Amino acid sequence: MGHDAQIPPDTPERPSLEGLEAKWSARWEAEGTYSFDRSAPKERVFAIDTPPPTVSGSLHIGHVFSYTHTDTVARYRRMRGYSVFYPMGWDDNGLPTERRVQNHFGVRCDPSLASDPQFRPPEKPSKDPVPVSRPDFVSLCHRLTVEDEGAFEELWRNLGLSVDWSFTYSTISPEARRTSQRSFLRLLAAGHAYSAEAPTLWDVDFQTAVSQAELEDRELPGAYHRLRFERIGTPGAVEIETTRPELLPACVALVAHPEDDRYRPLFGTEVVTPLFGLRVPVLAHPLAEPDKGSGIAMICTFGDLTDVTWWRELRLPMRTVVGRDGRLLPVSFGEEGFESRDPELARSTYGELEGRPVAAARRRIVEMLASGGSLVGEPKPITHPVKFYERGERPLEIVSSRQWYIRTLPLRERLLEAGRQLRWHPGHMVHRFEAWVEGLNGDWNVSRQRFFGVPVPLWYPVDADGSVDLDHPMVPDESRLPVDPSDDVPEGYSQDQRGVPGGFVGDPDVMDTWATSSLTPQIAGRYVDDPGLFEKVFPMDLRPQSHEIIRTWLFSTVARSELEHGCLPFSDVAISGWVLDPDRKKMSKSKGNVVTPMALLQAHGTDAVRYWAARGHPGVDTAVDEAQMKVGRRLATKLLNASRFVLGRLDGATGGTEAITSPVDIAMLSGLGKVVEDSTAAFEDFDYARALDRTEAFFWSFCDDYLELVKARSYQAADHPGAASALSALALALSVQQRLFAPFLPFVAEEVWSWWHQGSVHRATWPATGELPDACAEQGTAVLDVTASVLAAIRRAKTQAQRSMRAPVARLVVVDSPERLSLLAEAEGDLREAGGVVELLTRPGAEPEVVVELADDPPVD
RNA sequence: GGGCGCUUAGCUCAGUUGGCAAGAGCAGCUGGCUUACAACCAGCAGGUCGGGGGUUCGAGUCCCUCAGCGCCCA
Repeated sequence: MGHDAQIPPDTPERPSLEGLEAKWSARWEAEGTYSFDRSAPKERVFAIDTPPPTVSGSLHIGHVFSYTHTDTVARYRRMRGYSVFYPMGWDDNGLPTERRVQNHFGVRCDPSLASDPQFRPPEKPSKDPVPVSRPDFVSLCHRLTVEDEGAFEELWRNLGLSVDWSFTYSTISPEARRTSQRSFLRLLAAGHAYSAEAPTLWDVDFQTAVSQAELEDRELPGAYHRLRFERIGTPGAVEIETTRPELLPACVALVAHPEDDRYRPLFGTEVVTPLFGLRVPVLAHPLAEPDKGSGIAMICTFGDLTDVTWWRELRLPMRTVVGRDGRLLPVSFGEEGFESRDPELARSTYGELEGRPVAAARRRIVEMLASGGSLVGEPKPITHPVKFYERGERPLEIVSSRQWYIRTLPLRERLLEAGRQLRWHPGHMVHRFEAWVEGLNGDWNVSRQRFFGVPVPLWYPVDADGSVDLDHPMVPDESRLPVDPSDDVPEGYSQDQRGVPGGFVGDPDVMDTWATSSLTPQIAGRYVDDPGLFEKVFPMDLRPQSHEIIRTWLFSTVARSELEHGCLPFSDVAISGWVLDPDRKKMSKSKGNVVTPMALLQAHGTDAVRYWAARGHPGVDTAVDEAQMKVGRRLATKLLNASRFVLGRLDGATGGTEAITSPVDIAMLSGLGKVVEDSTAAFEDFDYARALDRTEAFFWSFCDDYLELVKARSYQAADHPGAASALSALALALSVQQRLFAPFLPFVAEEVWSWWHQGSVHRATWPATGELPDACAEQGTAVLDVTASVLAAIRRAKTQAQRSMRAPVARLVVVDSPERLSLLAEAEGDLREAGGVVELLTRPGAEPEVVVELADDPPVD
């Protein structure tokens, strides 16, 4: 690669870790050390689909952890000669940003308002949010994301991530909007996207639809209420149990299991809902659970997802009572759809409920049921899982609404196959993907009734009678993208036709955040704007991400790539674990145990924090551990000092591998060769932690044993063959180890490399066993193993005698097998020097033994 | 309810296809200023590898089972 050129060593007197971050960050930026070379042939490109962090979220140590993992791999690949495409992205589109803007400025978006050119946000956010128009709100979102992105970039630069900052993207940028809208329009044209009026998961606070992927179950207290339904045409009653009695006015049927003998005679008959007097049928469906409650349930439109299934499969009518704000809607009992046997009672009862939030309506209706005698016994308290939007605060409702969908359900088999073709690190994470795909129960709802996002790029004609024709959307030409249908006008129309009969209306919705971030390979690779670049980087090589977004980001990226390109978007997925707080608890804002990274980076140094992060194996949750950071800092210091020592011994050029003749030197390099092989294999498998472990273990024994053994020899005259061998071996071993550490400790590795090389260590060639003397392979490490064990015995004796390591050994007797003694003989000179051995006796024997006789104490003066 | 993972020294963790009389670092204890490093070095001590059963000449490593913890899905 031509970046390894050696120069005469120049080591500082007192090397230090202080200031290395600032010094080298600036140098790397100035010299374009990490710039992506797009002229490289495709097969030499290594492309990373970097996770764009949510910039409105907080910076926390988890970012440092997982991004360090990716960075070590990126650095390794670069040293292997790949042109590494490592962009950074910001996920700034979507609800989290809206929320942050609302709180930060004290505003709320009111899309009915017109834009105010004089608008300025309040100086200080007040308790009552100021309503602002959609354009003004969106512009505040843009303004704040720019600030937030600056803070993130600052952190990443402090971390020494080797990204090429010239490829930074954001998910709300014009380029991202163009990419996202073009992809949507192409899916629409191909029939993979459609709109439909259907039951929709709805967050009543955010007033938007959400998708299955954004759901989570939360355990909540509730109660089974046993309600009595009178039968029609025959005396008697049926008792059902429900946790949502307030939905009684929305009841459309009762349902029991077809095999349930208790209810089989009732199938096909009718019952009457208490209080409201609605006639509803008793039906059979296998999803009814005989063991649950009384074994017969009421079906409402809609209490939960099972209601939706029943409603669809049993072709039931819709009785909507819950509105999009989570309150009970006005309903006229006695009229069509709500025919009642007792309209007076129904109306007066419902009058008590109308306008109330569901929770309040529930309390009220229970009172009325009890006094009306329809509540059997007392409600039985239970705890049960309730569906929430993952960012929401109240249980989701299911409302009927018109939404845009991407057809993912028919893709199930292809996605499962894609999951099998992906290489997962660690492998067992594939199960999460499969469980998710197998559990899909509907197409992907991609429209959101929000403001800061990529607009759905469509308009609809308005008929002469003023009604909107949703079935014939008008699409923009791709050359116009990105468009905002609430500002822009469809082709052939003028602005004054907006909203008038014979004119048009824009689709008011934006797309789901994931509908855009599922296109990160296309956005980062500039699919739309720079097809030549995209051709070079796509499909990408690595998708690093955390496990909680397998069902969202990973799933959706694979699905979009399958639909758009018919291939995998990347070949390998590396799943990082979570960072736990120092007590091994999951970090969360609500617990207040979130650790922020800046203070740790400043206290311990970047290399030290990276060391801690890199020790976390792929997919394994890891606790914040400052003790490990201190170890990392010591390691960095050690590398500084060992480098200074070795380079201080070299004056002028060292010999090549042919000068390395001493068996001790060859044995050391043989061990290093094994480390190079292991470390390389580990990195090829994305196991950076194993690579670090091997390198670090070798380095400490290199310092403690090998350096001590050859120290004296290295001080001999340079033309002495023993000295020449030692110096050449030291130089080679140092070079290899500095490069092995470079992905983990980029700052100190660069510093020590710069003392004797032109060019960056991060552009140097990754070490290979071919650099080592040929003799390494056949000789092995045995000479050094035996010698180091005898040296350890000498040290033990000195320590036990409480003597200095310099204390001379008057006589050393080594009893061992003839084979081992002959290995020891190869290193005798080094051993004598390192141990201060005056007389060395060896004797073959079956029981190995080392006898150390120390010289007398020096006279005390 | 189904699935996945974890459980190895006081703490944090390595132990890749079964061969180990079980390793590292930290913390602890005892020593040592040794011309790279006292921001250092040397040494010591510490574990019936979660419990039980099985396969095998041999199991931390494979199989079964139980328990605890965590996560995913329903």
